[in-house]
Amino acid sequence: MPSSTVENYLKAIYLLEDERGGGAGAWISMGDLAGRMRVVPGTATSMVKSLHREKWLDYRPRTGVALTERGRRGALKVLRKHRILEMFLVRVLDLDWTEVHEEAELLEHGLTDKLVDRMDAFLGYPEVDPHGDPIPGPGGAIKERTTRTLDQVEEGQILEIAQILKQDGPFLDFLQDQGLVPGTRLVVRERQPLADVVEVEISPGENRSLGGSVAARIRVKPAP
Amino acid sequence: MPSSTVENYLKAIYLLEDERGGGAGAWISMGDLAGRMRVVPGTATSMVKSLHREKWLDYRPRTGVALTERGRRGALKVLRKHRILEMFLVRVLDLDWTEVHEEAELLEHGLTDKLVDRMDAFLGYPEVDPHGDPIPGPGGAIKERTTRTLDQVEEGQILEIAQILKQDGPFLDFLQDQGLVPGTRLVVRERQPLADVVEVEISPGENRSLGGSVAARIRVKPAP
DNA sequence: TATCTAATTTTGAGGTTTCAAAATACGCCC
DNA sequence: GGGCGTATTTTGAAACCTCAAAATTAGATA
Repeated sequence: MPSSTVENYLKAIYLLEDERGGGAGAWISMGDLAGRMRVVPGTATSMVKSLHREKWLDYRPRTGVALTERGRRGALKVLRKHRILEMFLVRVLDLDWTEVHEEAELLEHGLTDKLVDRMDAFLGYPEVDPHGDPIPGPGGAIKERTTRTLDQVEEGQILEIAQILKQDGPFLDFLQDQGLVPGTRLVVRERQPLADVVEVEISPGENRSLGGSVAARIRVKPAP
Repeated sequence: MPSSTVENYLKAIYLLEDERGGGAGAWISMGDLAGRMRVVPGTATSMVKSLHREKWLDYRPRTGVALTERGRRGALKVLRKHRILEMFLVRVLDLDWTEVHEEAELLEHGLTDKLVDRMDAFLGYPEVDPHGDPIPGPGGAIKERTTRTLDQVEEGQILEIAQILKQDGPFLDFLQDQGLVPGTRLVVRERQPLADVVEVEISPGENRSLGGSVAARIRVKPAP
């Protein structure tokens, strides 16, 4: 049984790999891992060595790490717990979608497999959590993404926000305040690559300007 | 913020004091504490010293420990989380009352105050958990017991099971199997102090014989 | 090629929680 | 009061996770 620290490292590495586009050759650097885990680099190195010993990941000194199949399964198990918890907190206890990430972070390590499965059934087997993140199945199966980030779509199409790729509370509060939440319909009105700005219309006459770094954290799909 | 280990020690000491009748002069011995925490005695001693340093408890070498007011508050906070979780798991996720203790044990340390309060409201502010244990209020207030243990009531009265003073899975399964669960009506038919046996009738003609140690773990109140 | 820089690894250390086993103290019995 | 048995405490060690700071390495620069 991995400790919660181990679970958190696996999760962090999985998500970093995922953000990198997931290609198999994507080694995660110690610096990035340490940054994500909020520890000093030396801590990441020594922790990674121990994770390597237990075969959670491959480790190439001075290059980085990549999860093994075992590590991937471990990460997906935690992610499943995390995302089902988020869904549960929003749907059952009526928490705001902007605040559930932190609560789920605390609870996920104490949740047994049996209990997640119950919650999953109770919720009717949702496919995504309140941020639009896909929920892995009991065996770790996870849906491939078909969405694109808001900085990569052409102008004119009618789109719907599918996923927010960031769990930062204040950032999510800001988005909610701007009316940019999962499910929101929008049209890209103007892209200004040189200014690194995208302008979207969320209702007739209501426009929002977003910088590239923000647009890259919003995934959209064609509106149904 | 106390670690989960600290929380578990506080809880164990509180419950041991409670079982002792709660008199202020009831010092808990290292042996009993170590037994309850399933650690060797030396571990209890060194842990207790550190809890003493942080003012969770009073410690008299070779005598034992007693919670300070601060320690008591800490213990009641955990107990509140534990018992509300149990209630929630039974009522919302339909787990069996005999199996929720272990799950709550794992989840309680990650539950924030905010979330317990939400769950409490969602449940309609229950006074007792599925085992009949009283649920401390947000400020730590806890109802005094008015019930008696089954080995101490006179024959003849119509009673109702109010509380089971043990969280052991197999034991609870046994009780459930015997039809002895919180809420069950019964009448004490015969007490045989010398044989250390109590005989109760749970429905016309349906009797159960219980040894003193088991009867002492079942609290009853007059049936309404 | 020599040097500089930035990232990484190593080293030494500390906090928390645990164990095994040796040392010590307490209360009881004679 | 001396000795005995049991409970408790002490000691030394280990696992896990972390930091600070020094040493090393790879790669870029000159």
